[in-house]
Amino acid sequence: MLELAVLGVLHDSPMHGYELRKRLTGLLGTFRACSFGSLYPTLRRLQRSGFIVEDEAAVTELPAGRPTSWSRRSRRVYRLTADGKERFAALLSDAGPQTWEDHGFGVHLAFFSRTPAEVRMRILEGRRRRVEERREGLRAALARTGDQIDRYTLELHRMGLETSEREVRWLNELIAHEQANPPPSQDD
Amino acid sequence: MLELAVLGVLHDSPMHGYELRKRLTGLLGTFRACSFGSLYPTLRRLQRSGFIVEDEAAVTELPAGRPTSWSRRSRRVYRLTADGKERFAALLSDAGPQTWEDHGFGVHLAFFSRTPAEVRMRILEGRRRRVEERREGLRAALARTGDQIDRYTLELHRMGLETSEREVRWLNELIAHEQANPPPSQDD
DNA sequence: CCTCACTATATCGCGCCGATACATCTCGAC
DNA sequence: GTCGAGATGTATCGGCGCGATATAGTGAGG
Repeated sequence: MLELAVLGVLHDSPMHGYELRKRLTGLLGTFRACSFGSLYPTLRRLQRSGFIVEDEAAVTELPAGRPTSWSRRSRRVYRLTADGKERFAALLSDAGPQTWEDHGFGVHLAFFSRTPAEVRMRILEGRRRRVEERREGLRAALARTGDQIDRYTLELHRMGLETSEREVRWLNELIAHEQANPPPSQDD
Repeated sequence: MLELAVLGVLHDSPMHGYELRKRLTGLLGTFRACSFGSLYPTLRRLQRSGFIVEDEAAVTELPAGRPTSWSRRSRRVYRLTADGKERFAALLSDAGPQTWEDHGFGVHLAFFSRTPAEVRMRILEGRRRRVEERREGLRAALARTGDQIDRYTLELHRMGLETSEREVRWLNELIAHEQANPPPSQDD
């Protein structure tokens, strides 16, 4: 998942780790910062696989307003390779179980405008199925226990149920919009 | 987090891993099964720490309707020790950053009726702060980008914002209810 | 009889996180 | 002017939880 996100952000412009992390943090509205402890290892992995390369040139190209010191490299700027772009496209269309989860779905949605229309449908429908399962599970739990359950669990289940219901409606709207719009082939 | 959940479920009655997992799955409405790959290592860890012990007696006490074979042990039944109960209480009141996250909050809420009232408040308020941060982040993102942002990200942000707002309201009700009810000391 | 699904335990590799460390640069306070 | 706080920037380590996988006994139905 992080791999997809990194490739996606790096697809737009070369960048160094620290900056990448800031972009990643805002992505999807996670607001929760992706940790360096996962980012740096991921970058190394991507580099070993040849999906990104360290861009020597970009290091010295500073904001151009800082001519003093600072050219002393301490930043590693990464750039996507051709293989990397291919990999990004492959990951975009690789919709597995992870994709239906909260996090995975959010990441995929962030790059949805670059995702083929038919894959978009697979993802939206998969997510809907996932949320519906959760909704049904909560309905069953609420029906089963009646009122002998403790107050807090009950509250939590009800909140979860409402949230699931709202998300299903939201997904239905997105899916309807997808169906109503440009044919399955080329798009934007 | 899993440690807390396991101790909590085991607190009620001794149980073997497989059964434990089923209970854990329903807990909080996660609906998502906790994997064996984390459950069994957790059990071993708890055992090494002396928080649970393997209950020899319970193995032969089968559903009592299966007298044929079956007494051949293949189930490991675990039981909480005194240390384990202590540990459970300690973890219940140990409200850190993890507690404000979706998953951690859900687990804590599942055992809320066994949580001291003042800790309950700390947890609810911490969660509220967390969700408010997310809400503000999304509001800022929506205000900042106006309409130049891509449709899907916009949709996701709006959905996230609504969800955050609803959860904050829900938390406010819970907190108000806490304040209105039995004094900070002993409770149920 | 054989297969399928369920019960039951266990391990391995890996992704991601939190904590931590360690430099350098910037800017405001004193 | 200088000194410390906070931002910038890279990196590693231990540990948790997950998915995949292996193994094997049991019960029901074809």
